[in-house]
Amino acid sequence: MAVTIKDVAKLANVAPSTVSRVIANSPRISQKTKDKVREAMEKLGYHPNFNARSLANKSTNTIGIVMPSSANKAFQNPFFPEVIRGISTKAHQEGYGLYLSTGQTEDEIFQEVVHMVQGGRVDGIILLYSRINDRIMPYLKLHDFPFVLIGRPYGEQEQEITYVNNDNYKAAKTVTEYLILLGHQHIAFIGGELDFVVTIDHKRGYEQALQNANIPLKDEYVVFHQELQEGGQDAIIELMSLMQPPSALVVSDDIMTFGVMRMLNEMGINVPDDISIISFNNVLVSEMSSPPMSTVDINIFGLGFEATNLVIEKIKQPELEPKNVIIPHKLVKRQTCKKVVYLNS
Amino acid sequence: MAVTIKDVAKLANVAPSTVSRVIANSPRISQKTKDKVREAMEKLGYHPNFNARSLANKSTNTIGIVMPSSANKAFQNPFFPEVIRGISTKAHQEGYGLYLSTGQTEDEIFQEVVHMVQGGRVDGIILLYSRINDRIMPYLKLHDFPFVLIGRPYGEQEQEITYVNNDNYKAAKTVTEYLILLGHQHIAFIGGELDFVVTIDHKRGYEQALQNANIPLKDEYVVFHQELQEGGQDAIIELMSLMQPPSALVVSDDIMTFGVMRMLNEMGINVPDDISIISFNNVLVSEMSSPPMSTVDINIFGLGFEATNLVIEKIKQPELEPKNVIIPHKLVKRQTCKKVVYLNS
DNA sequence: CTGAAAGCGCTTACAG
DNA sequence: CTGAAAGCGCTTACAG
Repeated sequence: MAVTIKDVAKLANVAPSTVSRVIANSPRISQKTKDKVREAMEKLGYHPNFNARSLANKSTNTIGIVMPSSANKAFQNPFFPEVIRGISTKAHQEGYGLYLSTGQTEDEIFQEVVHMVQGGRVDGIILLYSRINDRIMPYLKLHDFPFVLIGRPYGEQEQEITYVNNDNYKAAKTVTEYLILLGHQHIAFIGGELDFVVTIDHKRGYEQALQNANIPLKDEYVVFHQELQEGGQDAIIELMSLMQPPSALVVSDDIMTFGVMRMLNEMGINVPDDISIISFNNVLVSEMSSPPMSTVDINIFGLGFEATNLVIEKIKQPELEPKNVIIPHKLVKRQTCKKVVYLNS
Repeated sequence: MAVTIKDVAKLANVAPSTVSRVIANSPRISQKTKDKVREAMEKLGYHPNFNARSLANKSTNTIGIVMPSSANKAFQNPFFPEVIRGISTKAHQEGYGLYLSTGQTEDEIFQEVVHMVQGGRVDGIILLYSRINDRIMPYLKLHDFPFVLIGRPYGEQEQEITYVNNDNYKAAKTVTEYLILLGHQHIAFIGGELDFVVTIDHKRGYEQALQNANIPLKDEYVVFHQELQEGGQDAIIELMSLMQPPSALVVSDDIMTFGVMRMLNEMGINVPDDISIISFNNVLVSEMSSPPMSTVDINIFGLGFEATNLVIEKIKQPELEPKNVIIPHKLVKRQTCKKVVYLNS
């Protein structure tokens, strides 16, 4: 029913193999034949069958995107659409299609990855997150399958894996130092889920800055919650209930910060007069908080774009050594940070 | 290199066709043989090749998602991740995969659709938007390809197309009536881009409500901008510059409303004391505006979920008559609407 | 209940 | 520069 290479061949009076070569624009075919074949293709409205090509070629020209759980609330974090926007842009430039994971649980997602890899459904994979004790990365390594991680791999394997990341440690250290320079002594850290590597890196940076400034670390100033508004709300309730509530916050994620600020507002605590906040990601809506939040722009689009660049490279040249790319971040100062004034100073 | 059906057949001492039948769990195969074959599959770590299956089956078990332009700024509207979350959930339940369009321009997207359809890359398509004079829908109809539209088809063809939509006309009418009941006489409408059908429906509902209340329509009270913060900002500047600025706004999209509110804030105009606002969509961050915005919840997740349900139905039973599903909306009252008090009343 | 064979629509050495 | 043939890894009438 659908028109195939054979139909074209018949009409153009050549062999099917010749049509195939014309499609591939082989230099070994004469211009005259090419013209003739192309005309026939045009006339019949021929379009190559993707599955047949993939089967013969053993390649699909598509990239699999693995999300923590697209059906989960976490997908609502604007980080994901933005990183996909970056991936999409580069993929489209290079003629690659995008296949999306849909699993909800860790196990379902793992099974999907197996399907993608062993079923030959995609040529390469981009992992949109990095968590500790993840089964997927070891699996992909074992099968020598081209993949790129967005984030930092956890553990000793760091050099063996191609990844794109920000210097989250340094970013967290810098913003904490910034708060210290503003005079803050009681700085708390609100992290995302603790099994995300980015959370760990933020925490380390935060702690290092305090240590360097000889500010004692306090366990109760370090809390972890889900990267959602609810998480932020829970976190700030916890912190403001302390005997000595913090005067400044480092928050791992902008959406959490929304939750934090909302709750603070309900409590009648003013930002930045009573408490300073600095956050991470600079998602599109960040500047819409009131007051607009200061946050670290991690160039989410760039993370996706560069990751795609790297998988495609890896797909085309599997022997390539692993590469690590660090996307620069920058502090976007808005209106949630203020110099602290101690009344008794 | 990869283990195939033949390897399994050899190990299990059966014919490849038998292995194939075991995979399909055909009732015509004895339990004993099934066990034997499954054991062999297990032992070899067999995994069916997706492309070979698709080629033989002429079906891919994947759904194509067509976005206005994933690489465009518009994708940053939280509507899209949320609708994809709905699609993803249902697709996963039914064992379908997701393939994403990546084109930027209308032309590129059209070409991608042709690839998906003629290349046999997907079994069905979900269109995430409905605009007038769209080439894609006629193309899909022409090829009798299973697809579902999220939104309302424009023009006479309404009955011939399967779609999922809200009653946007009614919703807009209701919220306008609500503002009228609050005493507002100067109500403006900020719509999205005018070639989106939803914009047209909103506008009609808005106008109808005014007419019913004998409030004269004013052209200068109806403006259209892109569904982004910038659009909202431009719109409100336009409206507040009028001789008689509005005392209430109906805004097509929450993200625009963020832009509107931000600009209003800069102008020192208070919401809701000086101006009331009611918006559409209720995306996740909507309640994070200050004050939290009143908006119409259109159940974005449900739109995606139901659309997926319908495409899969259509894929399985192509002869099915077109269906239209209306997802109920509901007004979420928060704090951007207030009864107007005319000083000279 | 199972097997041999043809076919899905391409690609690509191999010959010429 | 072009063709005939085998092959990619499945599925599915057709026989038995």
